[in-house]
Amino acid sequence: MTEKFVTIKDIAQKLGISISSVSRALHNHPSISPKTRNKVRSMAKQLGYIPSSPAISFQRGKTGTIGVIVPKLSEPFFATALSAIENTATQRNYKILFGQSLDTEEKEKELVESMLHHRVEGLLISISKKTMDYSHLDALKKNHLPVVYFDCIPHQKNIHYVVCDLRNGTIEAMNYLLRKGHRTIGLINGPPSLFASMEREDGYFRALTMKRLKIDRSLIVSSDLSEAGSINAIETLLAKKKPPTAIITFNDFTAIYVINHLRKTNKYRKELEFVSYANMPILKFMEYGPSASVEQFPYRQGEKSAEILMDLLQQKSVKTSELSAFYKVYIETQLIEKQ
Amino acid sequence: MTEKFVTIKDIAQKLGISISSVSRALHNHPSISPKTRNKVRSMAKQLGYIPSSPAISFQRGKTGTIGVIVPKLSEPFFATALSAIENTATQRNYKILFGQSLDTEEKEKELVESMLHHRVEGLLISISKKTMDYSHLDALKKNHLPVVYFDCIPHQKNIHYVVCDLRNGTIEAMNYLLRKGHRTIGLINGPPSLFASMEREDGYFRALTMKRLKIDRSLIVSSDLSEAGSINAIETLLAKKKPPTAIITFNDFTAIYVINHLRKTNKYRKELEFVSYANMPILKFMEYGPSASVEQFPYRQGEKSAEILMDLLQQKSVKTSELSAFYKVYIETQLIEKQ
DNA sequence: CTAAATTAAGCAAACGTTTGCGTTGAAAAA
DNA sequence: TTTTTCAACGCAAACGTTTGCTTAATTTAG
Repeated sequence: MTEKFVTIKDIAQKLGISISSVSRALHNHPSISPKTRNKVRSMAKQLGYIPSSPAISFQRGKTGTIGVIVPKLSEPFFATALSAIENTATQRNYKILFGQSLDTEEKEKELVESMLHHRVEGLLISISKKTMDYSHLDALKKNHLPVVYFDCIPHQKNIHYVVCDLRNGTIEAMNYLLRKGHRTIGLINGPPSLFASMEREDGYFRALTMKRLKIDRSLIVSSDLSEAGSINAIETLLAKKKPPTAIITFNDFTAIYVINHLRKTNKYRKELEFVSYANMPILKFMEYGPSASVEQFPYRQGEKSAEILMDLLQQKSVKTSELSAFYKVYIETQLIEKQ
Repeated sequence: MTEKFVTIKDIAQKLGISISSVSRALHNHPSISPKTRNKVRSMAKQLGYIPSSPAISFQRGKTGTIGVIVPKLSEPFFATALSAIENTATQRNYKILFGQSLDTEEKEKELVESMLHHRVEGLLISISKKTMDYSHLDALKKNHLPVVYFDCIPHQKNIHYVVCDLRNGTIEAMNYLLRKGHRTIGLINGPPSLFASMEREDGYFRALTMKRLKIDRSLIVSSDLSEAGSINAIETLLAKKKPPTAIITFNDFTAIYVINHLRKTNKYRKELEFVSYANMPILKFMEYGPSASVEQFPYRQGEKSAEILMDLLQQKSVKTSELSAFYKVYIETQLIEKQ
């Protein structure tokens, strides 16, 4: 019936010494004699003492936890990123309080608030695609809570963030296709509101501009990233008088949806080449898939954001306080060609 | 410079009332007049008051958090399960403290200890494949902490757990192959120490026994689940004088590794049929893959374990205390055939 | 008009730990 | 011997909140 947890008070009582001595003994404080220290330690073990983090957090005003908010953990990108974050944070003795916004602004707000309640010392957020109102994020600034955004970042100045350099990644993808002789390249992009879509589009234009090729805006179509939406997009592209000979798709799944659709409707041609983003490990085992994919290194992104947050936390405790600058990290992508 | 958080004490001072009145006002306690309640509420809003969960947790002895420990979040199964757990827990106003053991016993022990420190009210664990010593898990019992194991469960009596009914799933898979006329069926299993391996083997035997077919133990080979290990396994099977005409593999990736290898070495034959486990969504887009896969419903597993834990927490607070029984839930699998 | 009941609020303890400062006794210095 | 130092430990406050009990003021009953 160990219904209640053992406290240092219990230890002190058993040993007939003060609780402060117990506390100090457990922390190897110099002003405690080795003899009592050992007595305390063995008694603590014997009674099964487990320090109470809530009490310690409360008394020291530090919880030793950071919050992580992502849209959906079932997306492999976020799973891998969170995995990296947990590894990094654990190394520095921070614990992770985790929540997913399910891509809704409402849940995101609730989560932010809840994290604030829990007094996380810092926050790592990949914001919901539907978040338009940033008031809950501003609240974080008011409370001087270090926040690092990653992957999906708000459209704001003066924030720390880690993102993939999708613009360069797209340029790389374009150059790959251009090198292979393609001159009419389609882009099945995501929802226009997404930062990630804008970056892709930007890279797309830049690549063409750099090669002094002319730009046909109708070669860019937007998909909601569902299977049906992707099929719509490809049909639009192929219905053009001069259809593309190569297509860049928003992610691996889009490419696969599209290719599968073409094969089922007998419109598949080997010459139509695809390049996508994400580079899922299984890709290299697929007979009909994109011929290259832009690796975004989700692990590195998670790791880097966590490291930055750890830095900020340290700075804060060292009281360098006044914001030196804002971290704006672009993780370089890598175009992975099949085989 | 809101360097410090606003407390109810600050509100009380500003309003010239006692902190207890502020506390009660914020909780709609009946013995506070509507007038002061409103004054308190608006002052709280004005000052940007954010209740301190650490303080509340400390004072009430309840943290409102549950711990979740999984081997590796980058495995899609666990990512989906954790996603479900978070959804379920959030609905009941519990927060998630998350950690991964990376399949090492040492980290698992550290995590359990850390969760204990943090006074999580309950724990959801999928144990590391390398965990042999259960002393840290026994410690949880001593502290009367409700624990629900899922997927990877320790070999112990008197625990709550949720697992996939892999035995029946395997029987289903076997029947599928037997119906299609196969009589020599191989099984590329995982490490023998795994509960999941034992269940598969058991189902394999049962299916044959039920049909009164004779058993050839050499048709079962074990793989470490790496690509190389899987290739080894298939070579062993195919080197037999009477090689199998169908093979069940531990998971989708094993099947894909193997099929890929056969194709590259020109040993691939269409007649050699594969059935695997996990049913990754991308499977249905693969030209060369298993013809069926055992869906394990990771979301349901996570959800169910979380629900059980919530039940246990409620029981505990209602003081039904004395363990009524142990939850032993088997989630039924479903054989998903391609197309 | 007094006594009892009710309303609205305040006081203070408790939760477990840390930590600055004070106290004691003994050893070292004078 | 007296004073000083120092080692070893205790006291008590503080962290933010909740809550049982008390108190004061007001209303109602008798």
